[in-house]
Amino acid sequence: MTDTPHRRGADRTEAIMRTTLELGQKIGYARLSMEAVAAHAGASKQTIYRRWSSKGALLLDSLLSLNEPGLDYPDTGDLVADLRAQIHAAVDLLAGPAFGPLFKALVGEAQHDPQVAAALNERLIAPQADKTVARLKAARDQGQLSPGFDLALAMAILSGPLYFQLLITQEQLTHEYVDRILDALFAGMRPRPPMPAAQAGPPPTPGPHRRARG
Amino acid sequence: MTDTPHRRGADRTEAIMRTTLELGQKIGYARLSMEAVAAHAGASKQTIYRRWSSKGALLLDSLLSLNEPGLDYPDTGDLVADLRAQIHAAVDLLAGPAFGPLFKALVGEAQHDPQVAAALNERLIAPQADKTVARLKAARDQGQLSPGFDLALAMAILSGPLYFQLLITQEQLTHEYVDRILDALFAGMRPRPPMPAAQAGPPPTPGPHRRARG
Amino acid sequence: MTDTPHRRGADRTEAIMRTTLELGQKIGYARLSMEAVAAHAGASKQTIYRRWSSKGALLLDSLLSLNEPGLDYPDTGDLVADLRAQIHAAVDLLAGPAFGPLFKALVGEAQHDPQVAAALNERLIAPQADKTVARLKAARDQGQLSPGFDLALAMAILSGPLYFQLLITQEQLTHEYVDRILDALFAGMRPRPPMPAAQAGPPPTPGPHRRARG
Amino acid sequence: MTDTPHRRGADRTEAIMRTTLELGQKIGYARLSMEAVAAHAGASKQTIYRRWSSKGALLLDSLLSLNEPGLDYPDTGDLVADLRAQIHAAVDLLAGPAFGPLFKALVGEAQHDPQVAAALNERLIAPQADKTVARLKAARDQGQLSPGFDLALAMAILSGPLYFQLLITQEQLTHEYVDRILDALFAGMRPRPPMPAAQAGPPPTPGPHRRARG
DNA sequence: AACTAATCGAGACGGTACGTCCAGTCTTGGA
DNA sequence: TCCAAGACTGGACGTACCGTCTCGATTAGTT
Repeated sequence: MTDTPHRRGADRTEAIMRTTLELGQKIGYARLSMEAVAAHAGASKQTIYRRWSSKGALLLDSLLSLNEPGLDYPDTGDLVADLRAQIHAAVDLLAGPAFGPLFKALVGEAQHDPQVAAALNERLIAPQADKTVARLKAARDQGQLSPGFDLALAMAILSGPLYFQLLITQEQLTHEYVDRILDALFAGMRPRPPMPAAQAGPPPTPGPHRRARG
Repeated sequence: MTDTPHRRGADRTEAIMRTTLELGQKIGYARLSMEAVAAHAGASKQTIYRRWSSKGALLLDSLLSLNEPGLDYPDTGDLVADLRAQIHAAVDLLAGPAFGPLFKALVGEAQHDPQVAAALNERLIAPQADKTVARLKAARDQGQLSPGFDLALAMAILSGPLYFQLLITQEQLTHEYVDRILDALFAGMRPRPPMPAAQAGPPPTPGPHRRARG
Repeated sequence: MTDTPHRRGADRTEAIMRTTLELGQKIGYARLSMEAVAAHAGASKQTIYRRWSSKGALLLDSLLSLNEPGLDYPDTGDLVADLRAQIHAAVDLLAGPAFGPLFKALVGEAQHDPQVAAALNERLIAPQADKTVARLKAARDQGQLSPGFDLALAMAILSGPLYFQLLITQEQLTHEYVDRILDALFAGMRPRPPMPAAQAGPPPTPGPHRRARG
Repeated sequence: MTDTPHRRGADRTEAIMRTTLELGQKIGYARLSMEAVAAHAGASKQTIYRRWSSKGALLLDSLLSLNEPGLDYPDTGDLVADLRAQIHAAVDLLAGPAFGPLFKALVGEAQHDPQVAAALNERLIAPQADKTVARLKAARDQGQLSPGFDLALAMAILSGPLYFQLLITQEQLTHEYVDRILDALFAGMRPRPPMPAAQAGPPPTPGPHRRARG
């Protein structure tokens, strides 16, 4: 029988997360209450609290349920192209209509809930960062980057401006913006064995969307 | 008469903001309620709502009242040293015990309150960013940076990693971390007319605290 | 000059009472606040509190300002006809759209404000009752009522059922109801020198609207 | 298990009504707030509002909980004696220290809350009035009253003066006053086949407490 | 087939805070 | 000197959720 009024276990878990996403998208994740999720999911509050200790925990699980596979890095041999492809994909997700508001709400929760902050890092941020670091490491191993290159620092430098744009200035995150950052950074990051010296800022190397502003 | 029990206007404004800071520091800004601020400030809720439309607005004004003068940039002629000095100061503030938790709470609010987000940008982020941009512009005007150098982008690249550390990974923000970022970036940003060619990543030029990690 | 923005004394008093009546009629006397009266009258709250110590006091004065002359008794020699005429007039006022709601609100206030209760009695109830008593006394003096007739008691018996209808059952007060009460009462109250014996209840004497119900 | 900290339903209902009575008696029903009842009853406001939509509704239920059985009429065969007994009992209740202030407050509420007015009539006034009417009807059926006697009207005439005294003049309601009214009225109401003719007003027949005043 | 244990929805409960309204007092500045 | 305008504290309003807690009904997995 599949039409029993309330089924058990995983059934309920999934229904609650789906309701969280739908309702959050409709009314905003800030206005979303455990009460409302319970009512709309046809679940009791007890059932929700059995599984998630806070709204943040529920949001995080709901968000992760959207993106089980994660974003994978290509390795075409061209580091900059690979990073660009991956960051474009990440930006499409983070700044997209489904994921974006939820992610921002989650970061908001993380600012006053250490448990959410920790879980957010462990389950969403770190896995993605690890992939970037792995790709950079491959490049370093192949001599495309100097041996002393600080991979984690590079990752932070690549990611930071995006989060700044997303969380602080709250302007739209575009591929063009990503490209400008990559162009600016790789003038400095790239080793320059043959070339005389890469120009700083927007380097002469033509990026697809590069345009100076300052 | 100056000793009336409640003098008007500015008096109450200041008392409420002071209470917000004290109480927020004691119990945490997330647990801080308008109700509690009113009670501890000896003010009525009406008086608070007359001035601030939301907790976020109150937090922002309270935070700004801590830092009326703002941080000013030196201009010693040495761009990197000047940026380092200013960013150290900014980090001391942002990651310090008084300002830090409040600022994080405010960014949290900004994630679900567009008014707070806008005010945060206009009144806290932009003024500071403008100073960085001005210092960079002076350097560019003096030929220390290439003419096409994108000042706003550079500002985002300099700031981004710090906010990433503060808001996402929530690790401690140290001077040493700032130095590593500056070292890594300025290998690429700096124009290199005289120098042979700065190596990317952690450049060979010894920065004060540089240490590889990846 | 008559168009100064705020004139003094009696001017203000009258404006405030007029506003009380208008606003009370529009939104109901229960929902009427001192605040609203002040705002609509273009007066400050201070000015209102200077003249009236409570909403009840203001209501009472406003009500009395409607009815300065009061209701006067005719004395045509026919007691029952005179009482009927006067009570009809009183009922028209008390149950009318202008006076009625205000009077009911005032009685409501009187139930928890002894000052209002006292003022209501002294300034509204007693003066009217006195006229009824005076008319009854004239009748007694002329031998139309027995010498031991208790005038005040008769007044209470005549009035009581009307207030019961107005305040408790809240049904419509009609002339017909007044007549039925008078008919029933005067079968007992009237002395019967010549007649053999007046029938009790609805007496046989034809009243204009008499009709049995029980 | 019967000792759970808060058992359900009726428990809370009763505790809240008891608190309403106690607190109302102590501080006055006008000054009684839902807030205070909740606090003193150890209940949340929600719990109160779940059961009663307004202070008036709560007052009415609390009052009725004082008087579950109601007042019953004797039928000794002597109509006047029975009415007197019953009205004495009613007056003892209405003008007594427990019931009186509460009843007056309730009538006050009824003046601006039609729901309270309706409930007051249905649940308190009408049941009692019905008993009076029933007793009068028995008397009429036995020929003690004329066949055309209007029972409902008589009830209003009997009750009205008491409510007038209680609500308007706010003087003390005594058995003596009740007796004077009954004496005055029954001179007219009573059929007088055998008797010579009852005098109106205070009839010559000596009632137990009769005394002229006018 | 009946029993047991787990799980569910429903929703009552004490609480805390919300944002609003009004009471009654006080201050300021203009007429 | 009187006024309007309106700021101020304080208290209550009625509502929304929180997280905890019964309560029966339903279901699975034993016996």
